[in-house]
Amino acid sequence: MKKISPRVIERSLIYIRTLDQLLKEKQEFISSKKLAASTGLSDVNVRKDISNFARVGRPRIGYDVKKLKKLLEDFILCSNVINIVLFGVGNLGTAILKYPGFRREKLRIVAAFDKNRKKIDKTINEVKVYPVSKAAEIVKKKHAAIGILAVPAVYSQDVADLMVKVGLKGILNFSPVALNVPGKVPVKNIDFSIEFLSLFCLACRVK
Amino acid sequence: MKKISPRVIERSLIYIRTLDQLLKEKQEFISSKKLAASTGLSDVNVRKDISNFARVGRPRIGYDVKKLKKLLEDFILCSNVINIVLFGVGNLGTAILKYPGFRREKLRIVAAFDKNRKKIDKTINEVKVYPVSKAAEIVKKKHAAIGILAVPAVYSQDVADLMVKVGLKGILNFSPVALNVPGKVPVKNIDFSIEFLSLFCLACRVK
DNA sequence: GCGTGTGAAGGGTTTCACAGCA
DNA sequence: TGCTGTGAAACCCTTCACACGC
Repeated sequence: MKKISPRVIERSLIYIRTLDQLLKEKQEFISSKKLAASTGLSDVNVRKDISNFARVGRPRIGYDVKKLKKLLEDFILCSNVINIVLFGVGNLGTAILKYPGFRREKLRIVAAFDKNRKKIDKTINEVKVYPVSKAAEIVKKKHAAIGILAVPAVYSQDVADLMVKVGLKGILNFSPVALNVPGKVPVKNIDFSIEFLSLFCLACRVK
Repeated sequence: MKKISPRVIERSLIYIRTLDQLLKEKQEFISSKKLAASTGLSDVNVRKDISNFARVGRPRIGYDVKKLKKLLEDFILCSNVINIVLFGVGNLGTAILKYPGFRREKLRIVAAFDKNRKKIDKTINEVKVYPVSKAAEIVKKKHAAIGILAVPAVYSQDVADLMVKVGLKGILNFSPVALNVPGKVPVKNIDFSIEFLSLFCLACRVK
């Protein structure tokens, strides 16, 4: 079996999102060109990506939306449901708990942790907040795979250590700090500050 | 003058962040190896990136933290302050307004817009909320360059159109929808759903 | 020896050009 | 003609290997 690069994975997820949308609009077929346009990529790029998985396009017609979606999902999303836990129920954490964009059938936040006693035992958007000391137990019980790190920067390394220790397999890091974790645990960093700055640099260079 | 690739820009911003931290810790010098470790990159990569701008490292000593920071900032951050406006003061928008990670000296959210009358004229973290109809006026008056899009998905294309129309030069898009905007306006997408899924795929493949 | 700077090599990704098919 | 699929080329980026300076 072919190995698939992270970039192809990320783009495929965007395709899936767009295909979802098309399905809702009852569109049956889509060309690589149109799919490309709705994702900001080139049409050849789209075709190359898809050809990683199979040959399913039909000349003159394009791709069967439903089939293509299933194909991509089968290849990319190994599991049915991804269980997620959240560390840090501050502004950002709360916003994430309430984020409406999750594909509920695939992504489920199953627990949240905070050290502030006032927040513990609260329930936000059906997710219960536990004390951090219960992390090991809950992660195991709920079969959580991924952790969101949304605690203040000073604590983020400590919490990251804990996340690795309790067996989480990936970390989505929202704190503006580079984490030091074992190489086998992938980390995705989202630092709003850096996103803005790099966007601005791009904007400058376009002018 | 050399052209600088987006990746180098993004990494340089991470270097700047780390250098900031080092400055606070009163460290005067740093080697490429240590800088690399704190950012998860290879030391050669760091040296190559820096050599894009100038030759400032000193054998056996490393880089002067203060000088390097200034060098990078001068090359990368063309302007002193980036003025930002926010569209959509929901959970996510509010969390962004309160996000503590911004480098206040560089990034400033100068106004927020919402269509909900209850939110208008409120002030969150010193940022005032205006009705969307005032966007053109305020963007011009406050010299905003970048817009954050944090409205519900159904409105995001409309608001994106508006953002382009009022002259914003870049969009940070938090809605899980691909935006259709002129090529000269760069867009950065942050779709939490896709971040999780791709992280999970990475985590699966590591095992 | 330690650490920077850099040409060359290697690897990966995107684009080009075109074959094939309806 | 319109669209997919794909080898080849071009491009970009990272890593290697090593010269040089302290």
